Amino acid sequence: MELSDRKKKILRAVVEKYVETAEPVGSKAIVNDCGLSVSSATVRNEMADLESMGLLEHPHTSSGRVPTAQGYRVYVNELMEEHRLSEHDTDTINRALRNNVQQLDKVLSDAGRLTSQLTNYPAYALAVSSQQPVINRFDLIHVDQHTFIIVVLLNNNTVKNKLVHLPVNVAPETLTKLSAVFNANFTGIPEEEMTPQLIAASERASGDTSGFVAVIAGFAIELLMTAKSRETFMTGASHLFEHPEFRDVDKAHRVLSYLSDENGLLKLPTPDQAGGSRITIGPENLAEELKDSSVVVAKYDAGDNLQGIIGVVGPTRMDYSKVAARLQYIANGLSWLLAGGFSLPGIDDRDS
Amino acid sequence: MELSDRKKKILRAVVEKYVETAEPVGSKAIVNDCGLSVSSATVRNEMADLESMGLLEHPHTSSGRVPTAQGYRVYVNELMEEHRLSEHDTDTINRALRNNVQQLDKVLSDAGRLTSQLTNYPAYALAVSSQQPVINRFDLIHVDQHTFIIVVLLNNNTVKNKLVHLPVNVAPETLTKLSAVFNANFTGIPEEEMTPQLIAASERASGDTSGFVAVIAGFAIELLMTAKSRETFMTGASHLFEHPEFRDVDKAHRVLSYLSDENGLLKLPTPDQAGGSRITIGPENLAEELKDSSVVVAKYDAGDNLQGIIGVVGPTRMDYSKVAARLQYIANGLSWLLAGGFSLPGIDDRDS
DNA sequence: TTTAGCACTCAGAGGTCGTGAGTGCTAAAC
DNA sequence: GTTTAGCACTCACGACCTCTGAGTGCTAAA
Repeated sequence: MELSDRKKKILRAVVEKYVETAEPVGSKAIVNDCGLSVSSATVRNEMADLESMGLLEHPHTSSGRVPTAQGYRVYVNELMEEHRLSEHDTDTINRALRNNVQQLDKVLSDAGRLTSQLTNYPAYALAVSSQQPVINRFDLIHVDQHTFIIVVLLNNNTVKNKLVHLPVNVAPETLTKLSAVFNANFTGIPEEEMTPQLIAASERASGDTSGFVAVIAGFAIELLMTAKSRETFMTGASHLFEHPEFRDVDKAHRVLSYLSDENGLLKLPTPDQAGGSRITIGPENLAEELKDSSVVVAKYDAGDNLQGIIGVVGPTRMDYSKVAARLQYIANGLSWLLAGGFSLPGIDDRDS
Repeated sequence: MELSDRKKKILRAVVEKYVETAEPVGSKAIVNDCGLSVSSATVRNEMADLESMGLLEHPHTSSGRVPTAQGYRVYVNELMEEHRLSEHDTDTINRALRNNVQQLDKVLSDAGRLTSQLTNYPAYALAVSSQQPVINRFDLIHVDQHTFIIVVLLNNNTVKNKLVHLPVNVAPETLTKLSAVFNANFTGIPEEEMTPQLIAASERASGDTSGFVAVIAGFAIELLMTAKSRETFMTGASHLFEHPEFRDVDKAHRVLSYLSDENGLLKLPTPDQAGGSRITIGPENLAEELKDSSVVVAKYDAGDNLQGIIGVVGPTRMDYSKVAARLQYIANGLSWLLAGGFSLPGIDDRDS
């Protein structure tokens, strides 16, 4: 099914006009706007054709046309022009990213916030490890008689810590011994293998009778369990209401509840390769709750088996070109920040 | 202005019925419900009195009564019975808290999620340090040739870390020297005093020419800056829609935007003493956006100058008693978890 | 193949009307 | 003085109608 040039032009005009105004587009508006030198009647005929092809539809007999999901799909695949980011946009993004000297989860939630601000849609961000999380290394830092810090380096290059107070005395030598035992017994193994037996054996090995081993092992297990379930962030929910399709409270509620639920977020679309973005329109979404919303996602690469996704959710009437471009730029920036990671000056010095 | 017993009974009945049904309450309903042995006409007279006192109001002439903000206030101050938590509730809370072996920010966001689930309102959680944040201690952990971990202990007993890759070689001795310099020069001082001069001096002192000092100092500064601006979490936004007063999209939008903004959250009410809860009804709220919503907050104490607040936001028509009780229980649990902090088994063994 | 012309359709705004829950008031009863 | 029965009154809400105008589909001529 090949579209004539004129049909393409008209479909494109309908999509773009509708994205802009949120009102069904009539034949006259098309003629005025996109400088076709034909009459509205001709456009009407063409639109009727496009409708029978399933690319446009009528809310009711006497109103203008609106793109169908399939219409948007054709637009996205064939008609859409690549959006060039304005200097202002790239500046904002670069500045926001550069200021980020934080821990991974903070970086992620900040990236979500940034995305949401820049697109005016709710944004989500998540990190996905492609391999089973294990601990690479333990360090125990002595603080005072009753206090020490557990520092754990995971194989996905994130670091977790916990400050521990205990009612019993904590000697530096004890910590040295404990950390040796943990580095010997608890590194490189998944959470399931941290059995009570292993813990008991480690208690014997370190001569611990005060529950140190139990505390540290407990932290390790908890950590690996939550690392498995991935971290997700959702921000900018209230942006949903800026779009007329979400004036319907029930619809807004459905989508928001879905987005508020971590399990929902994890099921959202994922693009295949880093740097690319993926657009999922209306019923293409697997989730029932998103059947009349669209999702745009981009993937970033944080090196060392750690990848992540940032995405936005909005009405099908969305400026796909602009959103995808911004998302990609942010994702690339994140890849650069996290993977290269040489967090010295000048993220904006690279050529973009 | 002292209320007669009967008036109290009627006001209380109106509030409780209205909280339950969300519909204006008529005189007949009161008679049926709260077992007063008087006629509806008498109740009507009493209600007219209560209205002239400003405790009840009429949406329109021919509808039942609804409590005013002042009416709720009287109810909360004088008439409300203390809500006893069910065993199921306390169990849920204990279980959720006990499983928490995480870092502070994670604990907080989890507490918010829990609160929101248990109350069916959007919840917020924030940590407030009553003193200026400074760093108590630096540790640098050598990982490999190009990698080390910065671990920083703040005076509010939170620990922050960052994994650093650098293109230059990192010797363990260098890190030892650096950590000595940082512990000497950068501990106990606020962010403003970490001047370029100090950084330059530290570079000379440690003989650093590869930018290590700059990286670590950058992390320290960034850390203190964000510690100053406090951490805030908001969860459960979508619960708003479960309440009929937020069927109005614009109203929901206003409140949600307000809650999505960190600066807004920081301005929400705070209770004075830990363990207590505070209820702010409708126009008592300073924020224009919350003039017809209510806020219930509870404070918890994490020892060592660190305090925090959890709260929920909902319509003025709220089961204050239940919400306040749950919030307090969660806050107490958090205090226990964070302050005592001996995270050994059995948070639920204490008597509650 | 395109276009002018025209009848047709239908959402949405605005108006009218009936219904019923709940009131305020009055006058009688306690 | 307080309570109650009775009754007229009010007004939101839903059902129903009408008018309007934008935009269509179709037909017949260019």
